[in-house]
Amino acid sequence: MDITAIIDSLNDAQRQAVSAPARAMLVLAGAGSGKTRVLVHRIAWLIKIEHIAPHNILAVTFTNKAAKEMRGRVEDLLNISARSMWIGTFHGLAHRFLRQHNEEAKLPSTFQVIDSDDQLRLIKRLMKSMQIDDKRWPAKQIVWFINAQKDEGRRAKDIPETQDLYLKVQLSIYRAYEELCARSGLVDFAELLLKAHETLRDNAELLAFYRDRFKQVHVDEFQDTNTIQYAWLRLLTDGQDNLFVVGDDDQSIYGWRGAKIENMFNFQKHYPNHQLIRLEQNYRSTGNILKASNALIACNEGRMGKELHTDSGEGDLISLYAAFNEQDEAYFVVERIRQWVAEGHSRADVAILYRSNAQSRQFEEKLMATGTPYRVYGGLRFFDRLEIKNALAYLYLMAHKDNDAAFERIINTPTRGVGAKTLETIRELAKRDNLTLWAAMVELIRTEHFSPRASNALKSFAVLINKLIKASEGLELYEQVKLVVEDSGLLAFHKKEKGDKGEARAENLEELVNAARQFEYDAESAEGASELDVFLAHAALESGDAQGDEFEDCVQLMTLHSAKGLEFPMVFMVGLEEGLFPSQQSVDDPGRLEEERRLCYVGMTRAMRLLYMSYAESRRLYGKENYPRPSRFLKEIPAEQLQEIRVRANVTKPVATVKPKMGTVALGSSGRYKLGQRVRHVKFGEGVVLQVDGEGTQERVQINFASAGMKWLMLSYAKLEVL
DNA sequence: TTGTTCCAGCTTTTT
DNA sequence: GCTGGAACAA
Repeated sequence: MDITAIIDSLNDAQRQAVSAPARAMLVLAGAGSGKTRVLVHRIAWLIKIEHIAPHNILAVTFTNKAAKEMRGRVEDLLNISARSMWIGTFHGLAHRFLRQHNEEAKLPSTFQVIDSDDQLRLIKRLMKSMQIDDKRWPAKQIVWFINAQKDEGRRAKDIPETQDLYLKVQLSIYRAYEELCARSGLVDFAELLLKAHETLRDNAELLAFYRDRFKQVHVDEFQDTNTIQYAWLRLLTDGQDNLFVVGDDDQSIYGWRGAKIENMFNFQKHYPNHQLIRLEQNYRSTGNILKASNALIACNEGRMGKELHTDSGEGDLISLYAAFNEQDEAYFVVERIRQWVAEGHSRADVAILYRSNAQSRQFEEKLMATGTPYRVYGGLRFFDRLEIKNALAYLYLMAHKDNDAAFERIINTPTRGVGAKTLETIRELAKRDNLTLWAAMVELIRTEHFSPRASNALKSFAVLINKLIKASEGLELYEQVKLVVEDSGLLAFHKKEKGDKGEARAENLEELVNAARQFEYDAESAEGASELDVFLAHAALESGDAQGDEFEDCVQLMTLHSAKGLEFPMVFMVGLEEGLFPSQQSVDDPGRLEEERRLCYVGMTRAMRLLYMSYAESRRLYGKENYPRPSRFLKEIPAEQLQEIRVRANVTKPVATVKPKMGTVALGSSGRYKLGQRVRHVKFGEGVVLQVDGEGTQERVQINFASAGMKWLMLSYAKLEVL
């Protein structure tokens, strides 16, 4: 292969990054500027031009999807197998590393990865046994605390003792949780990273080996790394200047879960020989969309600085729609989509983006009513589903009878007459004699501790598990799964649940058998773990893409967060209202407000050709009617890039006649009454301005009065007092 | 063991 | 105002 295939298709900045002699590199890659492309081509360059062996290359991403895509694209470009290359998520790679070096990491070879759901259950149980009131210390907050500590690289012993009762209790649970996990060989997500870091740090030989092995380390979405992830990267590359990172400070939207945007600044300090390259040419959006996005993000302070530009034309203006209420907003959006589809476009090219999941319902209802296929992203993933977790728990327990979490999950699922009392007795004995729950149960059966009824229930459970173990010997993985699903009674149990729910669950169980059949066991990278174990770890680490009709032409609904990295010809950003977006919890904190602004920037830059933004003048939220002001972000977009769309609203039945108007955000001509303005009327009392219409003496306002309800008033007659 | 009722909580999400 | 979980009664 010659050099041209690798760099010909690139622009100057991209080419510079790909072929740079420098090993420490910070690529500031704007939205739609070909970020993944640079990474893929850089790796290809190293392999083909600099003759670095694939297995000397490490590339880290955040999601399995991104990892898969990168591997695929490298393979396509070079027409080689990239199997020996370490490409994966931080968690996936840490897991692989710990499997391989479980002794150095002081982990049992059978250690198991638990997901956040298991973690929460575990902590709830632990707190109960410690007799800590979960009203005062909600388990969720404890989990949050522990994970936040781990993300910062702190063990319980690293946190100084305090007098603060609140911290004290949290700390004591953290300590107990660490012990429990160590004893039962459980590793949560944050632990994977922390443990991998510690093992590498405290093991000179291991560290030297990997530092030598990875000639070049690449990181995607660098702005999303947290403290421990960056620390791990530094261990591998410090002093060697071989860290190549790609990121965009303007798209950092995960600060709330520990991502440190500062890592981008720290990188510049820690790798003084680095080269900085900006990718500012955008290949996605039209000029107007970019101008608007640039102006919006410019309102943030402390940016690394970057301005996107494009060669494609100006394109359409951004359309702004002021909806009467959330119903009207949904109606407008769905009507627009129908027009779009009627013009022969595809539904899959349209995305509706919202700030919070709860907003999806309005749109779903309207889409459903018009028979428009749609797909909602987010929500429960395949391996997170209750019935799937139940089935997996059977498999866990069969393979590892000491797995207490699995035991608890299925001891009475399907119900077999083991009540809370019985379980409590088992727990007590287990705790007293330091036994696993399984062993405690066996002991209690043996000593005939229980009433015949409870005893029989337990016996039938023990027999079932043992029978399943026997029967699954020598079977293929998918046959084992099939056996468990059917013979555990789970399938029958879920099938008889009423409604569609039961049916869906039964289907999912069958799908699990399918997933097992399609699962590819790679004995080489399994580091000695059995196929079942690898499958179970896979289920924890890779929650499975949201299921759905991938092949049907569907409108896409998702949160702004999950839209990152995607692009659509037509985008609707909805609910641009103060208190919703930016969210109420963010408005008082400048840092968090900036993150909201970045989120808005992410949303806008998803749009290729058409961008619609909308807000509702009235919105029902938590059962109360709200009259929010339009989002401040709308005011930060230059008026020249906006066109307002007003549907002549007849409250009962909006008719879609469009009257574009340049550069205004729904203000009356006098400018005296803003939407959401509180006013007082002599007769009707207090109310809120919802709409302003007409000009001069004809100017009238629609007001929602607290006591008198909705009224249209002529301004020249009504005596209104601005509050 | 199951069904009912009451009550808090209510951004964003990956692994 | 809706939902999920926990507490309680049958």
